[in-house]
Amino acid sequence: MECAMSRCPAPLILELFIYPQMAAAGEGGCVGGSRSDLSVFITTKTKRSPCPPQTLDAFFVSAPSPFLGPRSMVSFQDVRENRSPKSFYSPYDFRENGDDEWDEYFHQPEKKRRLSVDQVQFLEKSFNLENKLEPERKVQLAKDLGLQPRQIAIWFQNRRARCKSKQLEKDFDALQDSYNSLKAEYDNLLNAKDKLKAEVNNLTGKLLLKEKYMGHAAESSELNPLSEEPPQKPISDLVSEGEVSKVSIPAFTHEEISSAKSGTFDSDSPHYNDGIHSSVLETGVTSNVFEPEQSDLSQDEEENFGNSLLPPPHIFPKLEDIDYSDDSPANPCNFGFPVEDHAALWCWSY
DNA sequence: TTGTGTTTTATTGCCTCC
DNA sequence: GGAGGCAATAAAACACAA
Repeated sequence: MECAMSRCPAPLILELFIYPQMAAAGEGGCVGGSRSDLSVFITTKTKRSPCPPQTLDAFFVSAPSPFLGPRSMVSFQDVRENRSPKSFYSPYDFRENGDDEWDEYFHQPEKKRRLSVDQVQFLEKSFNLENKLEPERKVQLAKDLGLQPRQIAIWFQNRRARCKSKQLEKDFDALQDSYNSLKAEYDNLLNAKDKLKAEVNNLTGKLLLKEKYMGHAAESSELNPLSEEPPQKPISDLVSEGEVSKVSIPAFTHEEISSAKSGTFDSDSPHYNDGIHSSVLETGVTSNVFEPEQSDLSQDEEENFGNSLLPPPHIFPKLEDIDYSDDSPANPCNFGFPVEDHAALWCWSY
């Protein structure tokens, strides 16, 4: 381990040896340990002396010895018990005591020494009052605690750094909590949105089926004027009256769907013998609505198809993509498709 | 006892303010 | 240009498990 004083360039050491009495002449033997203080005694042009400040500070405080490194710390206990440290004395005193002491003090390993619990408590109290350190306060604290003013300054600096990082941790935690709650809220809204979207799609599918069904019913009644089927409400009315979900939906066989694929319904189908479907479902669409007898759909497609009664998603445009500025704006159910192309909706592109 | 992680003390370089 | 603050970092001191 390097000796504290050995870090000082020789000329500086010599200068320090010349001026120690000036340092001792400071008020109460303590003129503070700031870097500016050094400039009073040391003719150095650099802002920071290459000599460790703790070594230099030692000259400004009435410590037993400026050369003791860690020994220069006066215990807080000593201060409280009014055991005043010995007044400053120069390196020459060591010379007088012989080379052994000289060597001992100059080659003393420089060790950090933690402040005592009392010292730290005292500093904490002071820090809580004011976390910035004015020069006068620094000197006073140094006196009270028997430390170098620079040590006080360093302690406050490190304490401010700790305080700041703790505050950052707190802020981070608060932000994280805030983020988590917002995310949970967002997820809930997303779920609600998905449910609503599914509901809209479901109703849309029912509407289209109903429209298809009614179209064929009208065709049948034209062919069969004796039909006594009462006139149907327009779908738009059903929509506005909220009755869509109550609309009777015909169940189509897969063959019918297949024929729809090709653009024609088989009016000879047994389900259409009188223009009205023989098996009408009331509300709700079950998975057997499109019960295929022989499916050419993949299993997944069948499941999706059967469960939702909806054409595959790529058939229906997304609601937000629908262009209502169509030629027939009165009919919001065509979703931007030309009316004559409705049949094409059923042209699954498998 | 030793290795390892954390805390504390201290240094260094840069920056801002006066 | 000096004083002092701050961030980054080094290194000693300390705590603790294996």
